[in-house]
Amino acid sequence: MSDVNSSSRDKILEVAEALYARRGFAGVGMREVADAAGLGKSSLFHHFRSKVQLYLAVLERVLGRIEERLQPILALQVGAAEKLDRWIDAVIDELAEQPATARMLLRALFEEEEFETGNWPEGQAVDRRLAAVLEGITRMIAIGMRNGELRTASAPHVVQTLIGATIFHFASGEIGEGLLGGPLLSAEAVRERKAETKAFFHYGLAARPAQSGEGEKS
Amino acid sequence: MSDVNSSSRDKILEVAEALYARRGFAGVGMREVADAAGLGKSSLFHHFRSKVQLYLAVLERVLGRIEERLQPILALQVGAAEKLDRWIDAVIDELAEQPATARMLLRALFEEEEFETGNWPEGQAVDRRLAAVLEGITRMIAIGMRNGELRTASAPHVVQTLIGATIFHFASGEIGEGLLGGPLLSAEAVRERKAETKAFFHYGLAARPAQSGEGEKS
DNA sequence: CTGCCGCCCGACCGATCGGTCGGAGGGAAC
DNA sequence: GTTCCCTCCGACCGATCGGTCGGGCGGCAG
Repeated sequence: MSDVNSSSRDKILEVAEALYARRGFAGVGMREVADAAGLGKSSLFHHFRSKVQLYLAVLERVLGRIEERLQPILALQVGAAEKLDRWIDAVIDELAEQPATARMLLRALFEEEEFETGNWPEGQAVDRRLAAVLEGITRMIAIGMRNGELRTASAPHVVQTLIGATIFHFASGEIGEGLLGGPLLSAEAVRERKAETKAFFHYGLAARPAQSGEGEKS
Repeated sequence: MSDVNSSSRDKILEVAEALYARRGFAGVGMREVADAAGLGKSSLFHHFRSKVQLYLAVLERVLGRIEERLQPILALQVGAAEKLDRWIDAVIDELAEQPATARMLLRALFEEEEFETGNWPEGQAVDRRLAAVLEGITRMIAIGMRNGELRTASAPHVVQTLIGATIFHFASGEIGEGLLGGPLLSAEAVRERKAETKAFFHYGLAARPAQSGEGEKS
């Protein structure tokens, strides 16, 4: 524990992130992680007390990177629409630079694992970071709606749509590439996704003069 | 095999769908499925040759229900915007009525399983159904753009956003409920999600007078 | 030098994994 | 009755699972 930069520990987190992203917690064994990290299986348990703890550590690292991207944007002294644009750019940059991030985030957002996050200290940290990010974005959008900069809608619903538009796209892998007819992560594809997403939310949330509601029925 | 309505087979598919939706292919054992279906483990292998085949059968059933909802809508003699609205209603109805569907679909769309779908006949059927649904929606949107009914954008990117807005929302489970501050599947919440989604795509894709293009290339 | 400590490993543990096998039970055909 | 087939099951298989244990190795303090 004397060496904070323990390179083995980082290596484990790195390869585990890639593996868990692809096949999930249950789909990846400790032996597979150890082999990918160039270590014996026993060595993993020297750095992480259990498989659950390793998985949660990976998840926390992913969420930490997202949180670091979000905080400076929320602190900017600009309008909500501008913040939203910058946030879309920032999160897409992160998802494109770290290809495992999107799938890990998606798993964290929808999967029901066989363990309870609340029972582990690392799990509570994960929950806290996730809540912080979601609340930050929701508040940012809600403020933009309240002061008339954005069309009035349900902020949580917009956040759900935003998550889908960003995270799911970069998690969709082969299916997404089949749909687009090309790679997801090329510089051009990333640029295009940013533009499409920003344009869509721009139009979808643009403030409008009061009008009779259009196209709403069950 | 003489009984097409084999109730045991349906029961297995039903409970397996719920279990796989929650914890994925690797996270659910055959014993757990058997117990939930009220059968011995050996009996599962009488109805399905292997675990992979069972999983693919579940997936195909889910995709089949979606495809059945989509086809009559594509055949309607109405505009693309109207078709899009009806499709949003239909798919959200399906996701709300069958709570396991969203998560199974999401898994099919982003997960890399430890088997290759191409090696099993059922896997090829899954791939075919998935491709049919995606192509149907993409074409519907592309046509609406080509004839000026919808704003010009990248149809595949819109489809990705549409998937995120519908499937992810109903797959998000506890996180989504925390964000909304209430249940995801109540009649009121479902109605609200339909309205929000339709409004968002309405505004996001509304045809506009020619203008200096924003976020369109290639 | 000796002793300690962080890091790593091979061998091993009980449990569970997917899957097989031989046979029990029961309804329909004869 | 007998035979056949469909459905189901308990017992069993080798492999792999997460996790433990004791010890080897190398650097650093005394």
